[in-house]
Amino acid sequence: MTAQSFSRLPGFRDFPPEDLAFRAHIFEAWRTVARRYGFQEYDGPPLEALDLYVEKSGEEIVGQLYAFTDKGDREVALRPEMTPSLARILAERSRALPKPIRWFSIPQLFRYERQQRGRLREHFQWNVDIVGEEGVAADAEVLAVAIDGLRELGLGPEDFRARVSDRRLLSAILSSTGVEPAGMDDAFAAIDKIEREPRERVRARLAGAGVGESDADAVLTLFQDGGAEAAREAFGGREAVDSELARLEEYVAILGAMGLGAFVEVDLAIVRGLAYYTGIVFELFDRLGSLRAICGGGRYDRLLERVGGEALPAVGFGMGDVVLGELLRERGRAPGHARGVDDYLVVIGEAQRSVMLRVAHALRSSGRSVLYSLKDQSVRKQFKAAESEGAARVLVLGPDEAARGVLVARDMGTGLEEEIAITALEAG
RNA sequence: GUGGGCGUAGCUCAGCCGGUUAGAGCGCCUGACUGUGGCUCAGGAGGUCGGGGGUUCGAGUCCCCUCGCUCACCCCA
Repeated sequence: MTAQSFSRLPGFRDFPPEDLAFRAHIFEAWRTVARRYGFQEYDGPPLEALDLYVEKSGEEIVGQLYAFTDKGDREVALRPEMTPSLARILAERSRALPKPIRWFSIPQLFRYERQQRGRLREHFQWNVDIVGEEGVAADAEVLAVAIDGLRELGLGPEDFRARVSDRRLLSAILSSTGVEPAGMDDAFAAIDKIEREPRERVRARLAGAGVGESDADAVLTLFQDGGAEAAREAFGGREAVDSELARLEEYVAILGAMGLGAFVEVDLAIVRGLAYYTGIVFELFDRLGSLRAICGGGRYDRLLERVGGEALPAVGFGMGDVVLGELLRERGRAPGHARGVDDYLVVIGEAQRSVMLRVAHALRSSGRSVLYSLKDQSVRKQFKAAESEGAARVLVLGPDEAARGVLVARDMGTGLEEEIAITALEAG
């Protein structure tokens, strides 16, 4: 049991160099795209007051918090998502910031739940938010960032798609069928389950939420394969529905104008589990549908004021590294781990070591990565080490070379050798 | 939280009906080989067979418990 007690905690990952390189590759794409869209990076503490999440994130998240009481008797939780922290941070300083605020972050998030494919107890999530702009152009901008993040990693419309909807449109449709505001959450929950539960069961749930008998079938059909046109056919002309529909269509049109139309489809069954969403919501899925959602987001116009800040509209998304990593590996988009140094210095005879160290340090000072054997080894051994370290070039310093003030430089790719003056190397 | 499958070397795995000292390939280390890497050859290290208990003359193998991994459910960052 001794050895076991030092193993990794379930649901947590180690990142040996190859895995860290893969993670860094993903982060780099995320940062590149976020900056391309003019977003600034921020971060916050991994531990927050428990209250920040209770009743603001939704039941599911609160039930799976990594929460405990700290030594100062504070109820705290490891952050399960970034948006509440963002809201808290902005509550303190948003008034002084020019709007709209474009911020992004790559926090490590935690949830206490049983792990399975694509779900661990810890993951890194790219969060991108626009705060202070209520227009649909901001919603489109945010989804464009998410799509471009995946494109930057080599994925195209054949690999993934964005399913978009709008809670305001859902509300308009549902209230036109008799659902009262009090029953709206139940109705959303029923629609959220439409792909996973039998039709009759969903129908019963909808009826329980207040959907009138005459509309039940139309609602079910619409949400099972419903796009914008189907919604207009079934519920167009009803007050409020038309204007909500027009906004969603404008949203899709903006993305089309950006050239991203191939990625986007309206799917009214997308609801999102989090309690704070108020408008357009979206999720990104792999085309084969074998993986979980890669990314989810939407508009949350009430959250900032609910944590005591300025009443600012906001829209954003979160994209986790776990499912995305699986998709990239599945599609052969994971880069090979290229290790290697620029130079490996070989000495023939320890008498040459001090000169070699001087050269090595000069090369390192000039920015090159340099390795050499830390102990006396045969030339063969040193070459083998150079090989396994992935050195691009080997510099050989033996008694002959030292006497003449030169080094033999061997290109490890071509095997070609030439002499270089030590003074030339030291000059950089 | 519920149910199924799987745990043998760092990795991938073999191990017959329960039978002597648990194996292979790859990787790692050493040597052949202190003036040149990839190849070859020889040798070596590395295992409480996930852990505990039980049955048995005898358990990697059978039984029970437990831990871990994994898939599905619940749910979904």
